[in-house]
Amino acid sequence: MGRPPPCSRDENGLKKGPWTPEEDRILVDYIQRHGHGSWRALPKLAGLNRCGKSCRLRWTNYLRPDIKRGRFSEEEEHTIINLHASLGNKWSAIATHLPGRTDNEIKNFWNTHLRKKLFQMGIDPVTHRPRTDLNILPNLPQLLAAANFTNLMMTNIPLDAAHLAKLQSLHNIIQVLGTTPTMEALNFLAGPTFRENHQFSNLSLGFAPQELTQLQSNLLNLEAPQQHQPEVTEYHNQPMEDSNNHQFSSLSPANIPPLLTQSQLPALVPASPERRPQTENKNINPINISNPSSTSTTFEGWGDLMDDEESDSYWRDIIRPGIISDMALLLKELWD
DNA sequence: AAAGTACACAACCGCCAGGTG
DNA sequence: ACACCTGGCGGTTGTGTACTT
Repeated sequence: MGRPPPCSRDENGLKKGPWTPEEDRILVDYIQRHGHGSWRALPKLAGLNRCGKSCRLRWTNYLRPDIKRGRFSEEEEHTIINLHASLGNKWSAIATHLPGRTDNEIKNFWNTHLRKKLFQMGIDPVTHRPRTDLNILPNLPQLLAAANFTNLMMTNIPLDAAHLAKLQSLHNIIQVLGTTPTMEALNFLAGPTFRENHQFSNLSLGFAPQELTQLQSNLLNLEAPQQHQPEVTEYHNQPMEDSNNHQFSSLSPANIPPLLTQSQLPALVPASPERRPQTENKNINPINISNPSSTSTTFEGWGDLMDDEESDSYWRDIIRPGIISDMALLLKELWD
């Protein structure tokens, strides 16, 4: 039997919950005069009806004089994202790079802001790589309609980084379809079995035949070798919260940021000396696109996944617009 | 104006590693 | 070798506030 944790060991009236200004004053007074010494002994010596652990947390996370309060700056934000990419949830390690910020504060900021932000940008907040999962699919019709590849390639449409990340994710999916014997997969996805099993509606993506032709040629252009293959961080490290702050104000074919192939995808965050090794690139793509025989398994797997998912409604929400089937139909036409 | 909901953040919990007797 | 203490860490919960219906 393990020993009960210090704070619950003696429940004889020790106060929990929010600290009062008076308690704060007592704690700060005591530590300024005597130092904290043994945290366990401190509350009794200082005259606080708290456990030592509670006092330590209050001091380190809130009362310490060197704590910087207020909003995180853009620079701090980028630092956290970069460090998280290399260190993971090592909040205390991350905090050492941000003077005046506590691990708790950084952790909260990550959980409430940054994780959500990355997610919405089509970046997996755990792996820091473009999401190739299906969660981006609900936005694809809008994305396709709004971006309308034809226009995207032929005109100057300002795109922000979030759109670019989504486009890259879409491109990743397209590539999975395009680099394998696609017809089997597409037939499966577009076929009546898949549709009926998942109650898909027919939803036109609204491409005219000539647009499809143009789209096909534009997609093929995307496959062409790029002169410049920047680190993806060149986009992600830019300020993103301001949708008017377009990183690529003029997207001519010459300056369209390259959409990387699955096998070429670099780490989202450039490797610093202490960062994760290149070998982790094997994790980039959960789908083994180098193995043609994996195709049908992959797409049948999607169906399985949807059936197996704990939250049925979760997948239904994602699939409701019939996006996969419509994408498959679209891509069938493109690759026919 | 009241009720419900979402969000941000402070605080707590449980576990672990290192130190000590 | 063992039991215990202590501080630290990451995950989770609770609470206050802002916003929406």
